[in-house]
Amino acid sequence: MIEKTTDSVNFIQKIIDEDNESGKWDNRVHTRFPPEPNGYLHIGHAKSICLNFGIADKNDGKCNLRFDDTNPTREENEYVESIIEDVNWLGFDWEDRLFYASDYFDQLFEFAMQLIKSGKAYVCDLTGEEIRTTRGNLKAPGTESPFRNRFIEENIELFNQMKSGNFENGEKVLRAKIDMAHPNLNMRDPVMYRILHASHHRTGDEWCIYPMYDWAHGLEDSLEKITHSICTLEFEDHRPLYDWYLDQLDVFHPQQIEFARLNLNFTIMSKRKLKKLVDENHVDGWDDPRMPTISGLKRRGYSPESILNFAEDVGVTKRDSIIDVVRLENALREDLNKRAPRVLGVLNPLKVVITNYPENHTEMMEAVNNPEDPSTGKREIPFSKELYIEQNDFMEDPPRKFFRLGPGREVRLRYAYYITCTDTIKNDKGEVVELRCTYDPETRGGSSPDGRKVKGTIHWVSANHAVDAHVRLYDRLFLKENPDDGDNFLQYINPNSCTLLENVKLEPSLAIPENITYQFERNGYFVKDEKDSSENQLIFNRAVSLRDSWAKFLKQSGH
RNA sequence: UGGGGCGUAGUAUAAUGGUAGUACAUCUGGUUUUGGUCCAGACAGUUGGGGUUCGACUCCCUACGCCCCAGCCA
Repeated sequence: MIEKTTDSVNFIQKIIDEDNESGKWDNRVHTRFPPEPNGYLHIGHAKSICLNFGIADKNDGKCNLRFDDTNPTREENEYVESIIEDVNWLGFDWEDRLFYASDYFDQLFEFAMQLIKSGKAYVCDLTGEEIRTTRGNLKAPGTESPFRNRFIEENIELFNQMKSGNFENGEKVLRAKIDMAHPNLNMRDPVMYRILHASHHRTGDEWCIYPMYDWAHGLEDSLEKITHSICTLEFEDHRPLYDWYLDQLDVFHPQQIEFARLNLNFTIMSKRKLKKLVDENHVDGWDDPRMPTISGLKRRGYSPESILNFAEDVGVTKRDSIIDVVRLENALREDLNKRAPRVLGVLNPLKVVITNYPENHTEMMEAVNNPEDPSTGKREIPFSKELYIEQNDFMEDPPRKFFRLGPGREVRLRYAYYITCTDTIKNDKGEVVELRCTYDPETRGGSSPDGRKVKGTIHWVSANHAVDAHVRLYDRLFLKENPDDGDNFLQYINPNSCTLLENVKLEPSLAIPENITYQFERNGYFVKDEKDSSENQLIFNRAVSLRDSWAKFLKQSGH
């Protein structure tokens, strides 16, 4: 048997290894995470954050947090704050390196002047429409702007006037003079600056011209001495332009590397569409627990560790792919299985009266806090004559293989006694609303001296001691595997993506829950909703259910 | 049919010329006071066609498929 230690590294790490070998960057690794503050961060950003900060960590390097705030019409401070909070929550540290593209506006302007002076940029009076039509198309080359050969002095004068606010939005732009017949459309005299009389969340009304992404981004990287500028695949076509700008100015020249963004099935990842869900109230806000946002996952009960593990697990390549959202859920289960305290909670209560148990008597049952981690110790749960069990742990006419409670059947109450169902009480509609059971006093703690076996173990809560709560059961937000494909993603919204249970009974230790995710035994993982819970109303969100092979069996056998 | 990328089990991801491996999913079985966890096993793959080579996922040619690009968005 050969023990394999497959320390396989992704293609970006391979590039870094090669760079370190050749001494390309003097063995320096410096990355950056450059979000635009125009929305909340989602799980796709988490992949990028883990990649950029992770690769810096692994290589003893640094990673900057930089806001790419070059478009005041879309950006807001609320987003800046949420992004800082989310990256922090994930556990990454940019130390004193929090930057903004807007910090560089002066330098960017000077660099542009430099390009103008070397005859590599010009002020163009064409309208947006005209620029589009003269750009040509995928097959045909573009045609040169009539303003392309303005004198340098005139360009300088005009560009200064653009900055001074002498023109209306759209009246003029600054363009790079490259090649209108270039096979790469991005190289056909791209716009560097546009006029935007808009107030910026950081620079206010100081500027009315704003740099375009391609012009700004490489210079931001350059000024920060970034070595590896990691971005997503759609920027591959922009790399020649990224390189062109830096070459013209002869400044520090980072290497742009592109990787495939994260896609999840049954999920949308576009910020624009997520914003639509929020704006049109299809969800409860950016941090709705059904949202794939970092803040939503947090509110749902996800741990940062599980997200980090997930990001590591899915890897980094250049292939477009769609990851099964089940893997995200599994990453959570794996983390929480190790760490979540176990508690008993009944989601859909069915009353049980133990007929041979004394009235007004309570005894404390010892329960293990986490079988995966004995160091977390034990706790005591009150037991008494009247209990609640889960409705679906009882069946009047149980099928084969059902080893829970039924008429005449015996089951074990977790950490308590064996009970046998002796009678059922029904309402007018014939539904079972209460059970009468007997208990075997010899089975305290859950095992019998005579060694007889019971197949089923079910959870319970003492009726008089129970804590009342609401629980929200979440399901996927979209019914379609790829909601993005097709006309309108809104039509694929799952109408049952959130189920509210208003009569949940919890063990007393949950009266004042900690801000952690618990395992409700045999049910799943739940966290208190800090936002919606109030002093007299406790609300828990279900992060994810436990794997349930019984439910799977039922489903496969057609209920 | 311009340019740029990508094709390995169902889904992802390794293997840089030398036994196609891993995870998740699926299916079997075992353990279990959570139908959880854990353990064991099974199923299943190099887009097609040529070529180079003792040997090809890997190199070459060719065909096919998929993704991205015609914002004064990022």
